[in-house]
Amino acid sequence: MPEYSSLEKIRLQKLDELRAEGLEPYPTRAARTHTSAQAIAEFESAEVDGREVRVTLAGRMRSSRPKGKLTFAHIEDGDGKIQLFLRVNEIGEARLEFFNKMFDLGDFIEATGVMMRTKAGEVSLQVLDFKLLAKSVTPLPADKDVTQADGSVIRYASLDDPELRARQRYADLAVNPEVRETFYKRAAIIKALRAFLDDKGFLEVETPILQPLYGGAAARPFVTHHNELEQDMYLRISFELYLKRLLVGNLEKVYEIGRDFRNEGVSFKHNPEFTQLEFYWAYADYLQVMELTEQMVSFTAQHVLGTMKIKYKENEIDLTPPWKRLEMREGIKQTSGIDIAEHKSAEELFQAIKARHPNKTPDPKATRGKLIDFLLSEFLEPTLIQPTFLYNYPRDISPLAKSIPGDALTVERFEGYVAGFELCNAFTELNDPLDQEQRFVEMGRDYAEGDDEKHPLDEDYLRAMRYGMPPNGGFGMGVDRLAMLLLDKHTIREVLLFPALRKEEFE
RNA sequence: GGGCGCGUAGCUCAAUGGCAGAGCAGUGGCCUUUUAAGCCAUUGGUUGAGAGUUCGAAUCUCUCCGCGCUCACCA
Repeated sequence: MPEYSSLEKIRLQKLDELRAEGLEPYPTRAARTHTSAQAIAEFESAEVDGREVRVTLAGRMRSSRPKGKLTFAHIEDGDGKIQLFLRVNEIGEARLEFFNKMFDLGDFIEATGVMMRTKAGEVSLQVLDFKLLAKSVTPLPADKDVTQADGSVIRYASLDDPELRARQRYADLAVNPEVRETFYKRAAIIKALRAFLDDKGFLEVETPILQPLYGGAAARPFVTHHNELEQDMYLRISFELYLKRLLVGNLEKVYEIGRDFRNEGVSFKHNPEFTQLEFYWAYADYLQVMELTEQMVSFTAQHVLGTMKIKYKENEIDLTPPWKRLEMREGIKQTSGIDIAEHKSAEELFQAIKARHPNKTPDPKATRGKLIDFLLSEFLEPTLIQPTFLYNYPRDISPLAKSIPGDALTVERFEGYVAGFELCNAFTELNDPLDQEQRFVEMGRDYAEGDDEKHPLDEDYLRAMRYGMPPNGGFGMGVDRLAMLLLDKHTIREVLLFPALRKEEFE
């Protein structure tokens, strides 16, 4: 049993009083005839010839201004707010007093009446009858904006503790309309991505989330257990290996939008479960994927925001294709002064970095791939504000990508960067089963050396590939990151309804 | 996991070793066209939890819990 606050006790008392009068505080059905926007639109067209517009509205009470024998109140529904106008003339003193006494901010109520316009000009509902639809026992965090004489707005008591907002997203949504807006737009983004890919002939598929082996990315997995099969299962860390099996099965263009799980740290851009988009496209290469990517992202921006020019933090960003293309080696050379091609071993590269940037030294035990990654994130990444495709990556950090013909050390891979962070990752997919097996073995060795985890070898994936996999381009993008970018949100929490938080203890 | 910071009324915040406060909301009252209105009165606290130092702790110390920032991890 919860410990009720004094405010809650008052509301519980009202619940008892309502029931004592034979009124049901949680009736089963509502009888709404119009939304607030519909009622206002209908009134505005009827107003011209003085027709009466009679409606029943339903919504949550957000404000109440009793003024003697009158009460003004606003209710909010899915379309917005609308004012209720209650007067003793229509409903009598007893009913008005009942309304003022028994109804609280946050209650869901229903009101029937005739649309009218107040002296101040606001289209309102002149209430003839009303009833409670659902009593709110816990007061919503009061959210009150007062506009000062100088035009500045003081916001009293809004809900803005980030923990409370995330933990009690229901209250956050109820009180902060801009949060609702964020999630409407997030849904629109995902819809636009689907529409784009469907239109290009991609087939949406669903592959296992519970997997006997995990793969397709380097991340620690969540482990669970299937009782009846008596085996451990993993929550997927990527879709890649399953989607590429489908290419073996002659499906030429497939995509999946779904949840990935990575048992890693949490940060402003990492949540343990996140939404991923991956597609695989037979007979295409990474250059074609690049073009499709810039089309898809700009299409989504245009669709959701009505423009390809967006703002992120202090930057104006133009997503209009074509995006800048920059060879990774060249970009690192320009920003760090180090040409990775001149330092072919980890040792040499480490010395070069140490010589050139003595106060920014990476881990001396890092592999060459990790050192390149260090240079990339330390020097190059922060400069990539306008959309940029970085392309041609070292083979040793890309075990699933295909080498450039004639250059065994470099693979056909690109990452899309916008606003200084990585948005997507794509490559011409490795489809040579023997080469793939070799890479898996190398990868297993890398992990065995230092890290607390080893990557399992996916024999079934290799078997699939041995049947023959068409050459293809593959793509992966964090949808939450895209949402952050398009909606100018600076933490992943702001675009997730229920971000991961530590378990809450209830008394 | 490491470092730094935060946790006070329903919400947002004051009080830095000396009587725990304000605004909003709540409660009671007045008000027939308000714009989350105004006026009068008023309730509300185990200061995240526990221990310690002190004549005295929201304040200083320690442990724990939760969150934030940051680093590490995350091809």
